[in-house]
Amino acid sequence: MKKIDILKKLRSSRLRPTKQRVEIAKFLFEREKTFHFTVESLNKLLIKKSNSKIALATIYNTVHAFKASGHLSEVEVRGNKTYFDTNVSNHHHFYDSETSELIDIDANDIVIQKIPKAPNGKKIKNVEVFINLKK
Amino acid sequence: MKKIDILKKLRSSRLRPTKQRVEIAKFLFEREKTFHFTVESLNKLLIKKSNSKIALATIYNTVHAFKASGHLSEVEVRGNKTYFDTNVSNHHHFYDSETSELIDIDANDIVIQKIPKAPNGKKIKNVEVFINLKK
DNA sequence: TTTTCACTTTAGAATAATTATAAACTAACT
DNA sequence: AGTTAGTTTATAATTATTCTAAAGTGAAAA
Repeated sequence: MKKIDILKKLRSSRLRPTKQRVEIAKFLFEREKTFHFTVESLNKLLIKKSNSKIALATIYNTVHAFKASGHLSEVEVRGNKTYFDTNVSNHHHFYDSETSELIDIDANDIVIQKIPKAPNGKKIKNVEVFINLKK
Repeated sequence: MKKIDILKKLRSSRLRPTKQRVEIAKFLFEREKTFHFTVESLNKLLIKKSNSKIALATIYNTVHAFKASGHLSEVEVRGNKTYFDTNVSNHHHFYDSETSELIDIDANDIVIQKIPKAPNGKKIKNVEVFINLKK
C-alpha cells in the first residue's frame, strides 16, 4: 500500500492526515500480512522504528478512529489488554493464551452447520469463533 | 443446591468454608439458571441482598478460587471487565454489546462442520463461538 | 476444650490500562 | 495570510484489578 493510498484512506474516513496519523497508518497498513497488536505494543514498535515518540493518547485516539472508520477491527481476547487487527474482513482466530499470540483464520476455513436463532427481537450481527490452543 | 452441598463444594476445592465464601457461594450457586456476572456486579448484588459488605479483594479472591477449582468459568467479552459464568460445561454465548448482556448457548445448538487444524505443534484446547447481536 | 498456626479477610495502597482535560498546535477553507 | 475547527500533547483522572500487611478465624493437635 502506497503513501497516496494512506492519504486517501484517511481522507475517506474524514480523518485529517496529520503527521502522526500518517506515520501510524503507514506502519499499520504498509505491510503484506495482517497485523495484530495492542496499543502498548504498537507504541513500542513505533518508537523503535522511527525514534520519534507519539503521545500514547494520540495512539489511542488514532487507533480508535481507524476502528470507527472500519480500517481496524477489535479482537476480544481473554485478559486485560485490547487487541486490534488490521484484517477487517470477517474472519476467526486461533488464540494461544500462554504466549498471548493471535493467529487469523480465514472465514472459509470454518463452516458452521447449525446455529441457534437470535433471541427476542434481536438479530445476529456476526459470528466469531475462537480456537484456544495449548501445547 | 442446599447449604450442605455448598460446604462440600468448598471442601472439595480445598477452600475453607469461611462466612464470606459460604455467602458468595450460596449467592452464586443456589439458583436454577446459570448466572453471568462481573466482580463489580456481584459486589453490588451481594450488598443489596444481604446488606453486609464483603471486601472487594475477598470477592476477587473467592471468584478466582472458584474459577481455579472449576466451579466458575471466565468468559471473554469485548470490553474491559471480566465476566464469569456459573455454567462450567462446554458451551457458547450470545453477546449483546449494546446492553452488555451475555446469554448461554448449549453446546449442542451449534455444530461446526469444518475446522482448521492447529498450527505447528500446538493442540486445540477448546472452541468458543460468540454470536454478536444487534437490534 | 484450649492452643496454635496456616489460611483468610480487610482497608487501603499500588499498579496498569484507558480516558478526560485543557492548552498549544496545525490542516484546510476562505 | 487569517481564521477556525480539528488535533496533539503532557498530565491528571478514572477504572479494574492486584498487592500488602495487620487483624481475624477455621481446624488440627495437644
